[in-house]
Amino acid sequence: MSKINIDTPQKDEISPAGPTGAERRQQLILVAYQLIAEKGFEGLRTRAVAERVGINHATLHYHFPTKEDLIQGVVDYLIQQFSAPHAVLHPAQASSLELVRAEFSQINQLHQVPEMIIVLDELSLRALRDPAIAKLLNEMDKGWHSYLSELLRSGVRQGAFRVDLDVDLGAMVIMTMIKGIRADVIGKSQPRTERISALLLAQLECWLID
Amino acid sequence: MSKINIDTPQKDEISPAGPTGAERRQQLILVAYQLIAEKGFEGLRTRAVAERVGINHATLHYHFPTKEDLIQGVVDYLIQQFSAPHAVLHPAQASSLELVRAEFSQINQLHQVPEMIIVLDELSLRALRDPAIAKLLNEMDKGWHSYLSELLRSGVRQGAFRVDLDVDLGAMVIMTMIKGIRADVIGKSQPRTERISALLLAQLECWLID
Amino acid sequence: MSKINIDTPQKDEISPAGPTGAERRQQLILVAYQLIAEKGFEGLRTRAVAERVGINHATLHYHFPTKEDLIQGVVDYLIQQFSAPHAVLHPAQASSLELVRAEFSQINQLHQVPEMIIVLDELSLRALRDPAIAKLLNEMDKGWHSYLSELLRSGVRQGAFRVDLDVDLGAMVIMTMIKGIRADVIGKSQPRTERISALLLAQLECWLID
Amino acid sequence: MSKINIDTPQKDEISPAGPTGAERRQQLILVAYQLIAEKGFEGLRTRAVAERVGINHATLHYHFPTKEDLIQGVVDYLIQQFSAPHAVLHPAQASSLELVRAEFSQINQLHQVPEMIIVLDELSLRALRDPAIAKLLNEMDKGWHSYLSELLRSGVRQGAFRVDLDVDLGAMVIMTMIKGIRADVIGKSQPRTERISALLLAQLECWLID
DNA sequence: GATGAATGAGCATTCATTCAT
DNA sequence: AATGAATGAATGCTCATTCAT
Repeated sequence: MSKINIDTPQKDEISPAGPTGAERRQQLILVAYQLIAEKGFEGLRTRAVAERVGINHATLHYHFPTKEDLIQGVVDYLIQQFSAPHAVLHPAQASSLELVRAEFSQINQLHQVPEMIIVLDELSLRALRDPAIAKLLNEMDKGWHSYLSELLRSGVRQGAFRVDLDVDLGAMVIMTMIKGIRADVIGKSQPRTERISALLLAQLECWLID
Repeated sequence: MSKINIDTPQKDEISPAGPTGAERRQQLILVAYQLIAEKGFEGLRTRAVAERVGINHATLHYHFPTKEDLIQGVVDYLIQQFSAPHAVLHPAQASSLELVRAEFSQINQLHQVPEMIIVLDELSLRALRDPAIAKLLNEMDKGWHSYLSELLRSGVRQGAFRVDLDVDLGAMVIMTMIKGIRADVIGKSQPRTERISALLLAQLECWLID
Repeated sequence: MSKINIDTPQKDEISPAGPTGAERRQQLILVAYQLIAEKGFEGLRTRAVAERVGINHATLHYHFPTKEDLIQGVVDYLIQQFSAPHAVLHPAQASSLELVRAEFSQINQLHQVPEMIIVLDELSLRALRDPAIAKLLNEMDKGWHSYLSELLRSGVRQGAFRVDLDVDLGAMVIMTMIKGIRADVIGKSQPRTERISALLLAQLECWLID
Repeated sequence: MSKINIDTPQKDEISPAGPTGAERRQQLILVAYQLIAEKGFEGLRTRAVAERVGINHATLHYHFPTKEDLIQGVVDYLIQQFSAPHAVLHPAQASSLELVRAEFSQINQLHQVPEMIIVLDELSLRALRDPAIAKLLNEMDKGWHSYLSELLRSGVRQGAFRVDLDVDLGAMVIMTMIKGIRADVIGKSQPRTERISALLLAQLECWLID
């Protein structure tokens, strides 16, 4: 008890009454995120979000003036989630080939937490009608492509891949493969996914190397 | 009483006299299909469907008692659309390899009419919450898988593919590849799609043959 | 087959295709009557009437231009039903006291066919808002009152009842008693109704005689 | 901070500031009650209730999620109204005979406010199709019967009524009489009702005493 | 920050009625 | 007489948003 807690709940000790504004916002975003995964954008209700968080639905509009604002928060959160993995393994700490393989193995994690794919799919459809979301998803894809092509380029420099490798095309193919696998993750068994994933990776490596 | 031809088609040319019941139903399904592609299930309004067809929205409920019934009509239509291509080229009329390549080339057609992919994506998300749709999509996938594995098996018999080919895995990989390509068709240039498509096909053929 | 049928279906032989207009009208009235008893005026649907009769709902409007017309037919039918019993026993054929007792015993028949009471109750409530129905029900009550007061008057003449009997009041009291019993017929046991009925009749006779 | 009285009642007199939630609920129930009396359940519209109260019809659904909930409120209110009179005169404060007579005299009050009977009649018809309402009305009748039979029993003990009185049958007969009178209250003159009522009461008393 | 009450625009659905055939 | 198709006016209900407290 005497030990001072340096965690984020520090503020909670000053005002134990409730979470701070930023925390409440994050709480609402997380619940909205889950609800979108459960019911889709079609079934997302601001009232349901507020209720699950335990506040009045009018209060939600204090934190997020409009439903769109809340959705924007979810989008930001999702993009951050998708960008995170690439920050874990730095090119310096692993070989290019290992990093390519890591791309494919990430999908196995999605088997446990499929919400991410579901919400991303929902978002992809939204992007067709909402240019703002289209732009964000495009940037996300561009970032991913940059990362991958840089990875391949570095692999070429290291001699891991063949010298005449088209890194741009390679990055695109990797992305296409993973998107294809993602499209078949939900509702299917993990071994099945891994078999397909392994075969695609094998074909890719074959093409990367010679 | 005299031998005058009073067939209905004759009338149709002179005075349209309104479509038949089945025609109106098809009309409504097509408009609903387009509207889903435009606005998503989220934005599908029976009033909008009726308006675009040019009838009172109450009349729509004469043909389709509930919105779900209309959606079911759209689902049936879509499934029929997706099943049609495989009926065109029969295994007897083309080599196994050509048929595999045909699978990939079909995607280029989707560039012109992307509605099919959009509605299919919408449906895939719906399937997460609607078991009836999930079942239909699953059956569609199963049919596709059967067709492909049979194709590969026949190719093995013909000596086009290597003898120890895992036709089940092969079919799954083809499907995953195409799903991946599909996921990137909308909003992207056709040449880009073709480059990726060609590369994946090349890798696949490499694996199929030796 | 050679024997000519002189029954009402005579017409049916000429046009065996279906019932005559009057028959169809009567058919529709009977079904509407049953449906009102089942679902109330609130739940009466012209479509349901037509469907149960086995014709298209548009055809119903050929026989009864509006729903109100159909209801009017039901009202007429009900009034006729309620007026019928009094025509069976003629004053000449039975003593006044027997005829009074007959009034009470009619209720037992309603236990078997409670539709009549239900529809009458529905109609009574309708009468509050529909002057036309109010007028008809009023006339029905007036006819009943006339019949009863004439009955009592005749009983006084015959020496069956006391000379200073207020026949007008007597008729009203009989009607009130029977309406009270009617109000408790539905859903209750017949013996229970008979006990109450017998007691009220006994009290009435006591008052009629001395 | 100074000792200024800022109680809400003060404000209510100056600026009504809108009714409390419970008040608004009661307001809606009363208006619905009146509207049912005017137009019947058949003609009850949530929009009309809201409009007469002076609120948006969506607000009505804030207080009563469904129309059924509102109707339930009306039913509760009506039952409470019908149960109230018996709580006024306690057996200890009046003789048994006076209490029996009080039952009959209550009807005269209904002449001024016939809504109660109308809504009760509407409810009785609803009870035929709605078991929940049937149950409530049955309980109401049972309570009434209990009260009356206890009343008669007490009268027998006091020597006011004859010793061999069937209190159960007596209670049923009183109820039947009053239901009969009720059935004829609406649209008829009060003197007329009183004449019938007095005669029935006289016959009843005659039976109760010897 | 939070809440109860209110609002307007909209939604799928119902239903009596009409009309050309 | 009968029917399929169509229509307009409702009807109960939903939901994001607003606002005074």
